[in-house]
Amino acid sequence: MKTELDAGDERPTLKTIAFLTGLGVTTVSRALKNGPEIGEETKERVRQIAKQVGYRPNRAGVRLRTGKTNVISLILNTEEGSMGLVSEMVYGITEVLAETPYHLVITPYSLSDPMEPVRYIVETRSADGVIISRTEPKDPRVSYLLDHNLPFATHGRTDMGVIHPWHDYDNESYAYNAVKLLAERGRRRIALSGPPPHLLYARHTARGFERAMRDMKLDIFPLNAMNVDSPAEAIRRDGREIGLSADRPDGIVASSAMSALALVGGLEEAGLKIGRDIDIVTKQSISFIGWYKPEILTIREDFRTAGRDLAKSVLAWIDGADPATLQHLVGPEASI
Amino acid sequence: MKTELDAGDERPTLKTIAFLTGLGVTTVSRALKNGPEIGEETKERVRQIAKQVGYRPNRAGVRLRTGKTNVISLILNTEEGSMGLVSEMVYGITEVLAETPYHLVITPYSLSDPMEPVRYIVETRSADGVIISRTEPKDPRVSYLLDHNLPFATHGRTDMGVIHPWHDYDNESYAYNAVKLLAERGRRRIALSGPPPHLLYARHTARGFERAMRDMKLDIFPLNAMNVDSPAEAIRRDGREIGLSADRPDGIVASSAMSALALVGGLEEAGLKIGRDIDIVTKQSISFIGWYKPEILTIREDFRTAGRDLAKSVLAWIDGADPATLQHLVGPEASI
DNA sequence: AAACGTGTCTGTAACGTTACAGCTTTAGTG
DNA sequence: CACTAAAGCTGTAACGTTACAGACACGTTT
Repeated sequence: MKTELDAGDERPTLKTIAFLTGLGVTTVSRALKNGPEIGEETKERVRQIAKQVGYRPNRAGVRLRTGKTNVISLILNTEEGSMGLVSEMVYGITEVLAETPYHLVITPYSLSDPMEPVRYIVETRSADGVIISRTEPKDPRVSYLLDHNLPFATHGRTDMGVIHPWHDYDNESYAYNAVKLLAERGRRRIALSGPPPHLLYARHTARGFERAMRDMKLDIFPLNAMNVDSPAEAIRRDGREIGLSADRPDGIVASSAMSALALVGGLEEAGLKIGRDIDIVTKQSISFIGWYKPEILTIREDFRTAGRDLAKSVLAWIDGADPATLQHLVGPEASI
Repeated sequence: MKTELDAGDERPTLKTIAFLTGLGVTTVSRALKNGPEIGEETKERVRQIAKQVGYRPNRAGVRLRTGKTNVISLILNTEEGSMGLVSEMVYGITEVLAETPYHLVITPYSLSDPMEPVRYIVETRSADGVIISRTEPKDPRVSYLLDHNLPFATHGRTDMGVIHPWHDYDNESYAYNAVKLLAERGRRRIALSGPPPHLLYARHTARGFERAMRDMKLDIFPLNAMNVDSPAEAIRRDGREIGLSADRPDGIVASSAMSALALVGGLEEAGLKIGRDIDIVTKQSISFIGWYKPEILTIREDFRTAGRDLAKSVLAWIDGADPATLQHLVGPEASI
């Protein structure tokens, strides 16, 4: 035998509050939504009781009725690399969502079908917004989501002439500052070990690198084909070769902590001493290089801020903000 | 004007299929669940049509009606450390969930209130199962979840005389093998830089370490108070001191890649050469040490397998399996 | 005095699903 | 031939929420 008052184990619903206040269920609903057609005094009373019984709206009920899922989906590539990217970004996102009714759902995909998760989310309407990482210059997921009116934000920019929220690390500025750091240490023959060339930020990095080299009148030391996505063994081998060759750079700008470590591994194997014979600059998200090998110069890239930023942008878009205002380029200076 | 046939943009529901087959909604529901009271031929027909129209059950509908959320929640500490733990574990979990209707929701917490997320999940019944990391020997979350009959699995064991699914890396075996590795290289004075002593696996590690030292008749070199959770700078400083002192170990077993790197940093600063003057063994989850500094000896700890395992265990418990059968101790040998 | 607002509140229906209690139809039994 | 059992199917109600179309009381206007 179960009465309305028998709070017991049952979770309170609108009905519970309606019974407790003597009001109708509709009134309670409107009151908690602060609707204009409810008297101020009544609203206060309802809020009090709701608080007392620990009322929490039933997500399934809301979702079924309104279609609002209160879910943000983070789409992750399971082959993803950058050390700490996933954890830091996830933490950044949850930090923002914590103060909202939103939950974070992780939707993975393999490189074999990058469209699968977005299609799933759109077809089953299982999220109100989406965060995409590893953005491609022409990213089919972006057009698809735009076509289907699902708010999203990308980590990294696109190059397809469409407007959408994004957050990007200012790699041009990073490369520029990295070169400056090396120049300040008297380095003059500098090489760039950049990102995979098909990604847009490779272009940004190269631009910053080249501009700095011109500004400071240094010599670009060309590195063939090596990039940050190469297998670590290959990078290490490259480092070794560079170290052994007579004609070599005295400074290297790397685009990821992993590749920098592999490079350093190779260079040291060849007998070079970092900081004396050659200097290396790299980005890092979680600071571990500093207390391990302080000779490696680092500039910070903050993935947690990226996560926070992306989450805020998606939420803002969902709430009707203009996507054009939700684009953030964050430089190293902002997150040191 | 909207007819049932007007598939258009509308998502198909049971009603759609009912209309298309001429059956009742209930029948369709039962048919798709392969209920015994429906004729084989009808079931087949329903399945066909369902497939054709791309029917996917509405999660909110199911959840509202049955209470089943089809959600597994991963509870993460936002101050979490171990490099790659989060991403690898998340990938492992999603890999298993991908073949099920379950979604993965990330629920974060800060150390200031570890109970908050479990309480939230239980009170709002927002997940069918929970995965806990950073398990404490006496973990209040474990008792709470047991009390409230919510299936879960822990990463790491507990020591509270209760039965529940867990997955643990066999740190005893790790430490034993690590010592063996050092002994094979002729090292005789070996130190342990273990986990924070209040965690259970510190005990396991110590046990394996000590057993190996006895078995191989080696000298334990005591290290004061240093552990893996110390700030990296402190570990580095310790490494440096060890390196400078005349009376020092010739081998160290470390319990995390981070601490090993910091140690090596300090040792090298003191002028020691790894592999010649001293050997270090560490666990690593994502193999980056190997191609960076192969002189550091590594034994693999596979967080992706841990994730897979934990996910499978929670699902099994949800499906009524006996929790006592869902406890897995995974040794290094299993995941090399 | 009738009509009209206006400020509060209410009931009904619907979102998609499934448990449950029926309802036919057909075959089998005595 | 009546009676029962089984097989196969159906309708109703409910999960918790909110949009919508009222309803009622009161004061104000015409």
